[in-house]
Amino acid sequence: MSIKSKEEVVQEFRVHTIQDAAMRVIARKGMAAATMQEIAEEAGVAKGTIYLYFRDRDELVEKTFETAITQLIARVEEALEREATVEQKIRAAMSAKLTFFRENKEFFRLYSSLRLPEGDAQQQRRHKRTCEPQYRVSVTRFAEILRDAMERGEIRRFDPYRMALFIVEGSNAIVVERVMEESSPAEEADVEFLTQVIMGGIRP
Amino acid sequence: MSIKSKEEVVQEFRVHTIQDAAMRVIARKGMAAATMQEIAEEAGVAKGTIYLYFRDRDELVEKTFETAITQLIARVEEALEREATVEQKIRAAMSAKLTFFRENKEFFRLYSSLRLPEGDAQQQRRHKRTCEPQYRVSVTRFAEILRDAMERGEIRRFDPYRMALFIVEGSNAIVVERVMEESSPAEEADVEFLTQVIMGGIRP
DNA sequence: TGATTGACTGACCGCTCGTTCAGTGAGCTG
DNA sequence: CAGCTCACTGAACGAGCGGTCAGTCAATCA
Repeated sequence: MSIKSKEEVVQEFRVHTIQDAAMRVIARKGMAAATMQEIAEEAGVAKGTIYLYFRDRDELVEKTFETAITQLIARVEEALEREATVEQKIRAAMSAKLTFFRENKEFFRLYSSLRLPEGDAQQQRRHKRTCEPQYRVSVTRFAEILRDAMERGEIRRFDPYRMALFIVEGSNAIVVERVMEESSPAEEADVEFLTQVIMGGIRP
Repeated sequence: MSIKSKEEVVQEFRVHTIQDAAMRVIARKGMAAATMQEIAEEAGVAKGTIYLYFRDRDELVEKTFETAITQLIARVEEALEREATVEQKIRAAMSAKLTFFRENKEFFRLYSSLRLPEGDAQQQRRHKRTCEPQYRVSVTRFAEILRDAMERGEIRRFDPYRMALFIVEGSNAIVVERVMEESSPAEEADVEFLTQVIMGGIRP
């Protein structure tokens, strides 16, 4: 509950502007082709200015990713806690995810790019310390929900982590489709589709 | 059934060697960080030699991808045709996929990297003409299987393409896990897991 | 066996990119 | 209002990339 100085506010605004620009450029060009020059132009600042707020390109990408995924995790977490049964939890989580990516279409490209590490051994180690854990956290959290439900006999017994992986990546595919399509079916329709398939499979 | 001249055999061998090297380097460093220099070293040839067999880097990547994914599609297709019921088809397809990626661990990185296009507009158009269709073909093919089964009342009615996407990407997640893990559960266990979840969902 | 070929090589080139830093000027200070 | 501060700028730099091509030499030819 601290009062922010004017400098801090300006600083936060700049950081946010630059991260936002980075996200849009990465969404447009892809991770590898997004240059500092273009990010700077998109943000309306000079290239050098970015280096006042971020040590290097990797840190900019990393922080941008963290800011966004933290929001995503928070939204899903909130949805999970709000509901009681597994089916309700899954429906709410799927809904939260689809809503988040509708409001943050640009984030998806970054989210996808960081799932597999790139570059030399050093970069891969850095990636392992920062981005990967965030992603794993969300899967692991989901796996916990499933494990609890299994113990309560609410759902069938499977390896909960594998189950979580399957569901998270499967629903990501639907998110990709929605981000790419120019017009998608109603959000509730896809939420219902995902919930039905996850819960009951394809058997009639 | 044509007889290959010695030159053709040598040519094919070189092409294969270089593609193989490209796949290994991409698996190690990732798509963006894989350089022509390193691919050349891995193949045991000079950098210039690669340009005798491939117009440029993009063509090398593209052809390497095509060679591998054609094999994957053929194997899955064979599995699909061999079986009669949807459940059998799915089990066989999953088994074929897991086996293929066990035998071609290095391919997975390339396979994942090419799903979302990179670079400027021109590169993205090129990507759309070559890699994406191959990927879509495999999903669409699977969607057809599902549509047929729906019409025969074998499975529930959903949007078949979305269903196919969900299953393909969900099972990809398991493949990633198996490629990354140093020791995975038996292949049949994961095949059974996938088949059960896809067919019956998680409800008890 | 001397001449010819052409697959192969790797030093080199042009270019792009991330990163730096001397310079600028708006705004605060005393 | 003179002087100072410091966030900001963008030209310049160096590293590293994809792509080129003059030169090499083993295999073939006549």
